[in-house]
Amino acid sequence: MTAADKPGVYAAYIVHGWTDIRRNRLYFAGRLADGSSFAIVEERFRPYFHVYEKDRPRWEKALSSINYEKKDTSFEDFYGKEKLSCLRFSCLAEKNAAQKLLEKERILSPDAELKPADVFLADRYIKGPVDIRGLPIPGRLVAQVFTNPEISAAGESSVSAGGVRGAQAADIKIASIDIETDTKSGAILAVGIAGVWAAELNDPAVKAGMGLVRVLARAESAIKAPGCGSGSGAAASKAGPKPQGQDCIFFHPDEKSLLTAFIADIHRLDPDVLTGWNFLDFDFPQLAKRCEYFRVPFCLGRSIEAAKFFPSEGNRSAAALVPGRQVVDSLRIVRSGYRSVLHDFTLENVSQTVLGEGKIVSSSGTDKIAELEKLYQEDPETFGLYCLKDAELVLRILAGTGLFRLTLERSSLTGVSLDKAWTSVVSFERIYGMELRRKGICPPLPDSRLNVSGAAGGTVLDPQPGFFSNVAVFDFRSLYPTIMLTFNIDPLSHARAESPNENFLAGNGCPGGGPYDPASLITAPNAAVFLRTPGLLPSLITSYFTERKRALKAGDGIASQVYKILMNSFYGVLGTRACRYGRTELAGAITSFARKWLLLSRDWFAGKGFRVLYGDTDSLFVETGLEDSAGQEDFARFCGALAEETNSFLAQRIKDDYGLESFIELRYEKTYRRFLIPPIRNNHEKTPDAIAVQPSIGTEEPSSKPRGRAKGYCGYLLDDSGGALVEVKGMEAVRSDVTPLARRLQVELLTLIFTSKNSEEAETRFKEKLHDTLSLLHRGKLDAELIYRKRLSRPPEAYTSSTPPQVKAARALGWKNRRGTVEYVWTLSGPEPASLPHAPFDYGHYADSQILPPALSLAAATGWNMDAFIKNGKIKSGLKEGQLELDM
DNA sequence: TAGGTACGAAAAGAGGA
DNA sequence: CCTCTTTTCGTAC
Repeated sequence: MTAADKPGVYAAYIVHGWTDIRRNRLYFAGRLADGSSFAIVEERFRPYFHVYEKDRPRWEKALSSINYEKKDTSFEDFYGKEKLSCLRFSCLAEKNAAQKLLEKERILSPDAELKPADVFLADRYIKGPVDIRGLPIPGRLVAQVFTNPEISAAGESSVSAGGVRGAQAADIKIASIDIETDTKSGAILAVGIAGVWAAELNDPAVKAGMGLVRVLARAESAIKAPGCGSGSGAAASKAGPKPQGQDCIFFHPDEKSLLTAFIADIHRLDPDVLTGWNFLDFDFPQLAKRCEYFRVPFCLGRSIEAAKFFPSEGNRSAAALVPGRQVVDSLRIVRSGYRSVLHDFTLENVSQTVLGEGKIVSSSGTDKIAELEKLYQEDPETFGLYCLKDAELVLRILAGTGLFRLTLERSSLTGVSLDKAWTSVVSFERIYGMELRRKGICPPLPDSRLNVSGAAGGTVLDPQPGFFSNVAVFDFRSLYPTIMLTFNIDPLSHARAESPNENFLAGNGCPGGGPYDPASLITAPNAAVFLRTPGLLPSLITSYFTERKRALKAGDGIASQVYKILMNSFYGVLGTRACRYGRTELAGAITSFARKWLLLSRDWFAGKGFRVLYGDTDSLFVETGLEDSAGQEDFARFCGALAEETNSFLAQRIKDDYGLESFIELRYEKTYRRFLIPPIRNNHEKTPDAIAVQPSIGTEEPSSKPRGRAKGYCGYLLDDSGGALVEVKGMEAVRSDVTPLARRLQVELLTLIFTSKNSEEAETRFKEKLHDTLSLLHRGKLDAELIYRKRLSRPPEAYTSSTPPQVKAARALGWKNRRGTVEYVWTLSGPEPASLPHAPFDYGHYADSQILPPALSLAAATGWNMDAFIKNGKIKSGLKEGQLELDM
């Protein structure tokens, strides 16, 4: 106990808040800046919510049995149309009862559904770090207990220093847990716990500060184990287990004593966060189940209440409630952060990829289970160490990826608990709701989200197929956030512009207090309207840009990342009905503005005589006309100036057309010394939108030219420092569902094209390589590169309208009610699982679908004649074994 | 861990000769 | 056998 037991101001980080309905209290728990854990008991809070004055006769009648007080309120309705009443209740139970009665009578409230603990924090604008003013006394399950202290958001009174607000207020403690079970009986054979302070995670060599493992002794050794007694159950656990060999291993004569000791471990360690790998879908429920079976109270938390498990249901995934702590599944965190990088999220694969180290037992599947069971029988100590190592590995993964700090930062920024920190909708509703509350405005009714669907998205410019040199790439920095900032795109600003009323005209409902002037609305290209008075979202974005700049300056990459990710999620949530602030008009306003400025910039470049080869949403690919003699600096100077000019042009237009200051910024990003856009493969004559808007400026090509492939291109990056210079987007080389052969071949062909001295040399080498590859394929020399990997988005039995190859393979493997990645090969009998004995490879299939199409589309871009590889005008090799007779 | 739309390609399936 | 549409996956932004 390090905190002084005297009244004062304590910096703290709140980890969890919850309610005790029976005793009518709110609890908050977490960690003080000095490292001791704390709990707050709040007995004075009186719950309240708002109802509509127009419904007054109805709610008065419905609540006749409820003890409540109607208070005058300055809170406004979201649309500024309705008058509200605030109902304040004597206790939490009354509030819940009132809420149920209103729901039964279908009487609406904009905020009755908010949790009391959240309302308490939101009223104080608390998102994690706080200052507590009060007198703490020592507690039983936490170091310090405050009763009815004053709580305020940290940094509310002092100037915020930016950066890691949560970690600044207090460090928090993480416990990583891993269990091993007997697959047949479900018995828990071992529990490993590795504990660490979050700040230590920044240390590249995280030492597993606190680590221990409890192992269930086998029947015969339990009798022999010294100090464990020969009896069973209570007697043995009372005698207390003794460590054997390693200090961190404890053997237990029975499962009950193991579980009891585990819970005592958690209380002794007193972590703020419980985590593990696949923790919520395996370890946690399993622990809950076994504790229930042995009637061991599952009290993992900082109160006497038991921890609870909520199994996954429908779309909702499994969740856990441990009073005073957070339960976070590290698998989910890593999956959310590395979805595009990794595909296999087993602990083994992730640790190999991220840390370059594996577990003790390296096999997988049924082999792994057998190996582990053998290990348990033969060498329980090593078995225990294996379990502990898995728990430690999870901590090291969190450290190595920086994802825990990122999660902690995000949680502190949004006020959303760690376990839900990565859900965009919850985060948005929390931060926006808090801003609204601070302005004295209630959120819109949850059903206002109904008509959200299908606003048009980003714009893709007509790609010009071909092979080019010295192509510069320009992109708009944070395009969607800067559009929201420039044009005041904001749910409230939109709602009130859409439905002006007397209140606004009186200057009453207009945030900022300015007079309402209908003539001054901002109208987006999709016809959505917005007030000019600065909205809540733009002001949030402004502060995030500022904080982000500060973080970058301080060299804090993770903090800057948090702001960027959060801002980028805003557009998405405004376009989904899952968010109560979502509106088609809002998402459409953003994308319609984006489209407008992208097209205008394209026209600006065209007007200057530059050919714009391609562009997607926020980027422009421009043929510069510079020679190969131009170096990095030449491009930076030339293109930087072009970007500046474009920005001035756009800013002037925005000023002229809207009377607004532009925050939109085009940047020169990079140059491709060589650049290639392949033609589309199966042209079904579907004209993309952007073509229709093609202006008269610039070179108008006859429409007979083949279309280029959108979202698929490659280039040879201009980079004096060397390195991997071939960049591929969208094409086979970067697709995980083509064969390794196709990926390798395409990269090699591209490298060859980009590095050859001239076109003739490139063409010769290209055709030789292609020919050689086909030859090797048919001679069976490339069999190791012919495995397809494809994910099943549903279990095999759920595919009814068609049976794609990956499903055939999965069925052949006997998959039932199982999703995941299937490996298969294409044989003369069709697709078959790669892991089973299969028919001979169908080389014709691989030539026709994995080698020739990707190669021929490159050749089409360079304009080479590939007739030698084409039969009957089709991409048909027609090559079977012994039929290799290509003339070149 | 209930953010969005746009796009291409392969294979299956449907329909016709 | 062919053409056309639908289903599915993975990707760009």
